[in-house]
Amino acid sequence: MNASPRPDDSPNAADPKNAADSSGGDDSNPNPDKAHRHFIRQAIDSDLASGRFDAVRTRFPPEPNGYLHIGHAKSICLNFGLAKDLGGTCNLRFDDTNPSKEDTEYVDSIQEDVRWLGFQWDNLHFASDYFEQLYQWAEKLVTDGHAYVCDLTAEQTREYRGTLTEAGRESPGRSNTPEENLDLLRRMKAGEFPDGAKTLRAKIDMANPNINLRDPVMYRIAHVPHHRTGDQWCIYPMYDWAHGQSDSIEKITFSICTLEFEHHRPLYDWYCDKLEIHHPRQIEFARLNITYTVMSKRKLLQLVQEKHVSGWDDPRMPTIVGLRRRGYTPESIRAFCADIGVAKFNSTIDVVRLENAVREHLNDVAPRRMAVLDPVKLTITNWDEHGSPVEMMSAVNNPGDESAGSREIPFSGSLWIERDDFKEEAPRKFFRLKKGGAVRLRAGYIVDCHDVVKDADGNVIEILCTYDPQTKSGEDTSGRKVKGTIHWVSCEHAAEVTVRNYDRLFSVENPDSVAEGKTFLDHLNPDSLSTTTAFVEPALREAKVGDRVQFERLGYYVVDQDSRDDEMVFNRIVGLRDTWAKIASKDGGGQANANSPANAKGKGKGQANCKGQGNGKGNNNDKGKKQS
RNA sequence: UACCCCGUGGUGUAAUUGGCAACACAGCUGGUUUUGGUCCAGCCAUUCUAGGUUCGAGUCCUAGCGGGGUAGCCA
Repeated sequence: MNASPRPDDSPNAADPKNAADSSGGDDSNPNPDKAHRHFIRQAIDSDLASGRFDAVRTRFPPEPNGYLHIGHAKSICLNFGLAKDLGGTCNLRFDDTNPSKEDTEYVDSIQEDVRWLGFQWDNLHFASDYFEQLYQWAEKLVTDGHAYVCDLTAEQTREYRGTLTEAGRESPGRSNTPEENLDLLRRMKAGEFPDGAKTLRAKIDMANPNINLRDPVMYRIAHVPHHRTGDQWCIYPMYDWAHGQSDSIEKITFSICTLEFEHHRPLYDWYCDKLEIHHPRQIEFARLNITYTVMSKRKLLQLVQEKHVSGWDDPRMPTIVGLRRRGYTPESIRAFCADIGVAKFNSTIDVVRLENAVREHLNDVAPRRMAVLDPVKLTITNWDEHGSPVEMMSAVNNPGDESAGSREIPFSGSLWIERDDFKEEAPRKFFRLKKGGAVRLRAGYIVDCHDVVKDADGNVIEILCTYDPQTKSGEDTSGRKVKGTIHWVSCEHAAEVTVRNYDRLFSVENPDSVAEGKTFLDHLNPDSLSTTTAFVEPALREAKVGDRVQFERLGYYVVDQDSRDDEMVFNRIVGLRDTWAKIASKDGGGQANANSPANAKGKGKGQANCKGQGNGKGNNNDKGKKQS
């Protein structure tokens, strides 16, 4: 039951008030007693207080059959976080009991993802390391009359199991003697039988209303090489037979998993009881669902295999590698996981909370830069008066953080500005540039627009302005006030880069909710990626892969790994909050900028209304996919 | 229609375990601002329903309603 004696020198270790709460790394919580303790934390505190356990040992147990996603991040933060907060340990264990689906590719990526998220496991284990011990225990169960070898085919097994409303029937093998079963089991192990010919089953209760207890299969025969044990084994343990026992071997105290395993708990307990081994407590929580995405490994795999995305690390994927490439920071993902809480209620988190988490972090740390995604030329017709063709302007890197310093940006008489930022005839509340109006060029001068040049089709191709020499940013002696400030880049000095503006992968809140004959793929958002060429300020030439910046007034961007010296690629991580888009779409039916090709801030589709469809609470059609 | 779990603002999570329903996000108002960003202030709930216990119920009891899960030799 317990692994080590209770530390007498810390009598209050189990007292909630004394347990250090270092979640998020702040020990400065002004009122630790008030800190929220989710139900798992409460259960742990209670078990520690009662002496049921004397330490916190958790584990994160992924199956290496796919890439980790944001749902796993919730579990990782929970398991590693609990261990950290309570001075315990957390192992990384690969649940590699089904060699036909698993691969070392996933073993490697999972470790990388856990580390990237900022966690370090105490021990690295594989369920396959325990195969011999598991087998010895199986022989013990057989000898004790608690398990038997069954000859039923897979189909027969299903028939014999009964249904949700009817009891099952007993397998003929149930009446074998322990001696017969032992002999059969050894021959199974020795490879005497073909795949599927026999199984080892626990002898429990074919009439139990909990189907998991109707003589569950412990071993199946599969002559399949294992990525770690090679061809050493031809029988492989089932999840229920491997998982709890692996927990027990590692002296795990709290085996935290997702809700689908709730009705496996009686079986988990049964094995530990019959074996009389260290008995961890299994506690289940609700897995994470997020709007506008899917979370099942099967569906993510399908998206990859059918090339709806560029790979597991496509920036639109909810995978950890995808989020990383998208530009999300580990800090923001951890903050998100802390923010959403832990409970048993099957909920769906609004994706804006994830977006908000990364915005919040990047607002603090991302240096500001100027970039024009949908350019139109602005010419300063009186620039001659300035005397020199180029003037270096100083711009702060982060208005909220003085220590971030400033940089120099070349200003000239020929600039690119955002097409959205100009209108010949502007609506009442439009306070950017209009004909006859004035606007401040960020970190530059105030300009007055006096004319425009159009092409044959009537499109504005050049905006003609005069600048006001008295209004230089930081040295303004004019006393003029203008409502708008817009960003710009000097034509001559601009760097040309590729920008990938990512939007949500799906166009509906719950892609899993589909009409007859449709699949989640029918909900793919056709506009989830728009690529454009943009002009950016020269300072950006020095940005390295992985660097994150804020394109002022647009959003946060990261330098993608596809970048080369002669062609940089920026991924949009998330747009800035866009109050103007709201105003514009409210009065005037979105005339302001809803149809800009660059659609720099992702306004418009899908974003505005997260209510209405879907019935709100917990609708998740995905059947039991493990994520803990 | 078997068994298990869950129902607190638009969305999530709390409520000192029976004592003034709180926090965050979203939304709406307004303010500051050389980013329509950030920041600041304000507004936004008959705790699924009906009974019951109690001085007092989101919390306990009963019934109902609603949602989710479970019939792999997957995890």
